Order: sequence, then C-alpha cells, then structure tokens
Amino acid sequence: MANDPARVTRAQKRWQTESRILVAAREGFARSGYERTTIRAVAEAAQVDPGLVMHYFNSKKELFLKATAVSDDETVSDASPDVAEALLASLTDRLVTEPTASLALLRSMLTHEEAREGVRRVTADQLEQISRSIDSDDAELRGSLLSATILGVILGRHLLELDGLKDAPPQEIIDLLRPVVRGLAAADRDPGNRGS
Amino acid sequence: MANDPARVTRAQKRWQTESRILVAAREGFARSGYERTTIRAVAEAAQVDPGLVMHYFNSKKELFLKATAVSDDETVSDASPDVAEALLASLTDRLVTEPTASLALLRSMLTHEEAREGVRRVTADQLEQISRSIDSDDAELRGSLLSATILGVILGRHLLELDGLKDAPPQEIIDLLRPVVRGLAAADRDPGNRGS
DNA sequence: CAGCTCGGTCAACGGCTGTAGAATCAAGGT
DNA sequence: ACCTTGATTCTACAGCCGTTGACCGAGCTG
Repeated sequence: MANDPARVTRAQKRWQTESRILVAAREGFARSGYERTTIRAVAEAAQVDPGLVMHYFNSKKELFLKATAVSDDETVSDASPDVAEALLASLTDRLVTEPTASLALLRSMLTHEEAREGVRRVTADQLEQISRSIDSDDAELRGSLLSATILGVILGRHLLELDGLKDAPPQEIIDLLRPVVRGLAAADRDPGNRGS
Repeated sequence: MANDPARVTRAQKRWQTESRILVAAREGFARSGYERTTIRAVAEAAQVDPGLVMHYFNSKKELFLKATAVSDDETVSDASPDVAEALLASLTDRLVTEPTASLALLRSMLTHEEAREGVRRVTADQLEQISRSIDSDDAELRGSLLSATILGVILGRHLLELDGLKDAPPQEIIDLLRPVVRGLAAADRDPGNRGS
C-alpha cells in the first residue's frame, strides 16, 4: 500500500517532537545559559510535557549535550593550504549565519563544566591544526592566541553586542582582521609550505 | 585607657565581617558564576549565617553588584600618548595579577544581564578612549575589535585555560600581541590588500 | 481481533533556593 | 544602673527545580 498522506508513522512523529525539543533547548541555552534554562520552559516552548523531555533525554545534562552537539562543519576544514585564510573563512561563516548553536555553548561555558569542555575541545581541534601548520616553537601560543582572538570577536559581536561590532558588515571585520590573523599565523618562514 | 588593644569596636567588627562576606562572594562568583553561587555557600565560606548576608546586602543581586564593583584601576589610564602601549600595559597587568574580581564579572556576564551590562560599561569606556585616539572613520570598529581581542585573550587564559596560553609568560604574549594591537590601533588609511 | 509497544500526559516528591521575621545577646551611650 | 542599638543567629515559608512513576490511548504485530 502506498502511504496515506495524512498518516504519520510513529517513528516520524517521534523524530518530529524530538527535534522540536532540541530546537527549543538550543534556543533556551543560547538565550539564557544552562542554569536559567529550565526543562519546564523547554517543554513549554516545544509544546510538550516536561516529563517527555526526561523520557527522551534522560537528564538535563544529556539534553544539553545533545542540543549543543558540535557538528563537524564547525571544525576548520583540514585540507586547506592556507591556515590564515581558512580561519578567516570560518570566521566569516560564523559572523553571518545564525549563531544559536554556538551561542548555546558559549553562553553556558562559563558556568557549566561540560560546556567549557565542549568549547575547549572545539578550540583545541582548531588549535592543533593551526599549531601544526605554524613552523615555530611558539606555535602553540600563536595558535591559542588566534583561537582566543576569534573567540573574543564572536563573543563581542553576538553576546556582548559591542557598539560598532554587532552591526558591522562581516567583510569589513574580516578585512581588518586579516593582517592580524596573518601576522599571528605567519611563522617567520616561507609561507605555503606543504609537506607530510 | 580608652583603647584596649584586644578590644575591637563594633564598627570594626562590622567592617571585618562585611568584607569577609564580600571576598567570599567574589570568589564564589568567580568560580561558579552568578546562579550557581548560593547565598548559603557564601555565608558558609565567610563563616556567617545566611541571614546576615541578607541583612547587610539586601538581596543577592545587590551583593553581586557590591562584590563585583569595578574599581577605577580597571580602566585604562587616560592621559597616555600611545593607546597601543597603554592597552598592552593594562593587559600585562591583567595577565599577571589575581584575576578573581574580573573573573567574577566575566563568568557571570553570559547569564546575568546586570553583569553583562557591567562588562559592557567597562569595555565601552575603554572603547571610547581608543576610538577617540584613532583617526579613522572605522575607529569604532577598530576599537571594538581591540576590546574583543583582549577579552578573548583573558578569557582564553583564565577561564578556558587554553593549552599554551594559560601558562605562557606574559611577556611572550605581549610581544606576540604587540603588532596586532599596533596594527588595529594604527589608522593607516589604506585598506589595501597586500599582494596575494 | 488480541496483545504488546511506545509516544505522550499527569500529579507528585524531595531538595534547594532567596528571603522574611522573630529571637538572642553583647556593646555602648545616658 | 537601665535601655537602646545593632550584630548575629534560628526557624520557617513559599516557590521553583530536576526527576520519577503511574497512567492513558493510539499505533504496530501476530
């Protein structure tokens, strides 16, 4: 038999409500942080009973982890010949697109240990790639400074909403940041060094 | 025999316990953020009854404001001829000294509206001075990028504790950051793209 | 059709929170 | 001396939190 259009299978409905909850949770965490986002509020926003949230995700912590699970597109693509440009491209992306997911992590990182670990993990990934491509003995420091700078920019724009930064066109930001990133990423060697 | 050395006047004792509470509160907010720091915990750390905390400071919010009150030494000295060096000097200071006070504000800023306002106020102060001394029409953006960068570095070091940043000697950080700060603070009119 | 599964609801519990107010007791002025 | 002031404590309340377990009813399977 063909599928009745009005008919939704159980699995479909499950998936729908589950992702509705996840979206609501992500928005909550992004707007209010971990502690202030209550399961009851998430449930209400998702038009579900609070008990159901617990039924699907077993605890608030698990809900948080699922809601803020870092998708792979967050990490810098590794096959880039130029770290600086790759970073800037990634930053451009993060300046333009809806920052809800990132915000959820960032806003919770200061109070919630797990969240901090999450941010640190993403950053560490980024950091390692940067360090590896910087051929210098202070590569690690340079890398972390790069990560910190980018973190600061995103925080200042989306969270602190600094005057002049929150509304600035991404391209302008990138242009100003390019020499900064290049300067930090440039080991005092020849650029474009590839190798195994 | 007006003054017995072993004798503490009432006002003295009051001041002592009050500042003991403030210290405990500051440490609590710095370590755990606003929501997670309970009045009971602060009271215990200060070896006082929770009720007393309420009696002195009238609410948790007031306690927070008093505990994180920004002292004037946080703001950049105004009469500096060189903004870049002034910023770097201020940053050096913040890299070396005990960051408890700053951390209390920073850690709470993401979840607590008042705290965010506090950070924004301090930053805005800094920003205005920077902007004024940069002679360019994108001065505001440059200024906020500077603030954001510094914010990111402090966050990355004290809060996120990024590898390679948390233990790095301040001088090394400053040296790496000097061209960055100079570059952003320098109003070279030409946005020109350095050759590809 | 019967029986099991499972999405979804409801009511409740125990714990923790900020806060209020009465009670206690030593200090200090008169 | 008395009586006031003020530092400090005790007890308690009301509300919100995460979490639980019983329950209902519609889909699925045999």
